[in-house]
Order: sequence, then C-alpha cells, then structure tokens
Amino acid sequence: MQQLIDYIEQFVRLDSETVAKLIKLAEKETYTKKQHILQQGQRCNKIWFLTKGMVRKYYLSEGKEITIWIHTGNETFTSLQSYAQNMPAEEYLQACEDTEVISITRSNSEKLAHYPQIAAFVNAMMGREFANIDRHSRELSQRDARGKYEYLSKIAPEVVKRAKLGHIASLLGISQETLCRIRRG
Amino acid sequence: MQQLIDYIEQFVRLDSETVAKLIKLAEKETYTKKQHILQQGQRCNKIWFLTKGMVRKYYLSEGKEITIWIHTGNETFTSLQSYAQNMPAEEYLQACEDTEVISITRSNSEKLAHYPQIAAFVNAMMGREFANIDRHSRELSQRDARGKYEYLSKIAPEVVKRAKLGHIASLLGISQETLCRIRRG
DNA sequence: GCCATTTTTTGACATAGATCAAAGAAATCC
DNA sequence: GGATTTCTTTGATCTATGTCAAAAAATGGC
Repeated sequence: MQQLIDYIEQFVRLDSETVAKLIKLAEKETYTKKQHILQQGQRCNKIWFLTKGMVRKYYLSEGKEITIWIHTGNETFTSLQSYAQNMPAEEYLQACEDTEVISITRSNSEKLAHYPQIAAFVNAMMGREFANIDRHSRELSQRDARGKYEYLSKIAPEVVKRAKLGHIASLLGISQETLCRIRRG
Repeated sequence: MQQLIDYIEQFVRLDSETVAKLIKLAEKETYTKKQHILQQGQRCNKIWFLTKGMVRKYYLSEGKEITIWIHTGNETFTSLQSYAQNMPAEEYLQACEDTEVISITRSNSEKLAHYPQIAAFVNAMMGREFANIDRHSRELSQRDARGKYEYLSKIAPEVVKRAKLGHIASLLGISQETLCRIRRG
C-alpha cells in the first residue's frame, strides 16, 4: 500500500486523512501466473495499481493474441474504454508472473474524488498517461524493427528483460523471428 | 459558436447561464491556408474547436514532416502534452485550408470548469478522445498499407477526400508512392 | 529426474513496400 | 495566362521483414 502512496505523492502531497480514506477504500488482490485479471467482454469497474509482478494487456484478432502493452511495476492500469464508458472490454488483462495489485472500484474512486488531492492526482496521472500513449504509439509507428526495439529498451527496460520474446514482438508489431535476430545482433 | 454548443450538447445538456458564460469566454479565430496555429517550441495554452477548414498536426523528424493527425470539422484539438503539462510543444498545428476555429484559453477553461455541465463535458470528451487515439493507433499499427487506408477512409472520409496525398501517406506511415498505387486500384 | 509442452533460434525463401528518378498534372503567382 | 513551383503518378530496382519449417533450448508437471 505504501507503494501506491509513494506513487501518488510523486504528483501531489497527501494529508493523513486522505491517506486513511485511501487505505480504507483500496483493496489488495493477488493473481498467479497466467491468471486473467480482466477478460474480454467483461465490464471493467476498477483501476489497478501494480505493486509486484507483470501484467500484459492484449486482444484477439483473427484468433491471434495482439499484445498492447506490458506493465512491470508501480504503474496504474485498467481497460480505459470499458472503465470510462462502461462498455464491455475489448481486451484481456493477464498476469504474466505471480502478481500483486491494489484495486480501487469505480464507486470507491468516486468517493475518493471528493478529496481534492486525489482529484488533482487523477487529473495529473491521466494527463501523463494520455501523453505517454500518444508518444509511444507515435515512436513505434515511425521506426524500423530495430529502432522499435531500441526505443522500448529505453522506455521500458524491465519489459524487455522479463517479458517473453513473443509478447515483446507482438507489442512492437514485428515477428518473433525478426526480434530474435535483432537480439542476436 | 452554435456549432460548439451543439457539439457539447452531444455529451451534456447546457442551461442558458452556462451557454452565456461559454460565449463570453470563447473566442473566434481565423487562419489562412498554410498558416500555423501553433509552432513547435511554443507553450500551448488553448484548446480549439474546429468550425470550418482543416488542421494538420505534425512534427519534424530528421527534417521531415511527420503528420500525426488531420482534423476536418466539429472536433476539438490542442497539443495535449503542452497544454496539460505546460511544456513546449513538440508539434505544429497548421491550417491546410482557410480555417475558422473557436479557442478557449486555459485560464478561461478553468473558470468554465466550475460549471458542472462543462466539467462533465470535458471529462466525457477527454475520455472519448483518449479511447479514439488508443484505438486508431492500434488499428493503424496492425494493418498492411491497403488496410490502413481503408480504415482511415472509414473513420475519416473527409480527410481522405480533402487532404493532400503526401499528408495522408505520412499519417498512415506509408510512402506516398504506395498510397498512390493503392488509390489507382 | 524424465517426459511433454512451450518458447526460442536458425535457415531458406517470398514479397510488400521503400527508395530513386523522371515525367505528367495541378496549383499558385505575378 | 504563361511561368514556376508544388504535387501526383509511373516504372525500375532493392531491401527489410514476414512466413514456413524444423531443430534446439528452456520450462513445467508429476
């Protein structure tokens, strides 16, 4: 839980009352390797914060898994489309290792939003996430296979270190054979 | 101005007081073809709503213009990174035709945010935009050249009709020769 | 510890799409 | 309205990367 508080305090200072409320409304969850945190078709009504392990976001396209992103630590994640617009999720969230997260439901999140520090944090965090997705998709769409891999290595070294080759290749939009050859040198 | 009000009312109902305030704090701007609305390096402190014309968002990479998106009507746009985090913009915003927009400065936007309908609108709109960017970058990264073009034709037919071939090709991340050949059939 | 399954590596081959160059069209400018 | 610049089209290569197939390595189950 301290990890989440530290993360939030990167953005805003928290007073003890707000911290107490947060602890009350957040829940710890654990998942084993390969377990799904969210399945396609479910309505996603939580935001998670990853404290340990690794989580992969992917969807199915013509039967094949397309990896969208891999989270490795101290990050929030959710199916934004589903959470924000209360629609069935298009993607899966799956633990790639034994994983621990802190979850906050939408209704608890709404309660917390009355605390101005939390509201400010959510705005700042969302703004940053938005900008990140924007930049990453831009960078990954412009570079060749090696450039994509180098970019990912720079911004997400843990992913490159811990995730499976096939998942990384899919995330980069290249074949795993090509990624293997890039790594060979 | 009515166009902006109609747009907002897709998301929330507005009462007459809120409308009056909005009209007071929003400004009309016009740009001629090729004129820049925002230059790289500037701090972007406005959100715009496009009422007429066409606006291209692009950045420079090794001296070459990379088109990020092209707006054709009844859409909001800004340099989100710059606006939200008060940083120098990485991208340019340029009118591709004679263009009319409605602008709202950050400070006026903050005043308007006290009106709950406006705050709700901004949240809903941001959520939708976020989900759109997310989906588009996913779709465009997975398809081959023809598939990318067909996807763009479906979601943004006006762009495909009115924008220059080279700009469309750049937006899709393909060469203009390839796009030309795709169009030929 | 051994067998089954999954993942990674390697090689051979095919091809979509990039690049280069030059001609043809269209837009823009006094 | 002719000249100049910009944009689009076409053709001829060239290359990065995908696909297929099969071996090697790693992982997991019991």
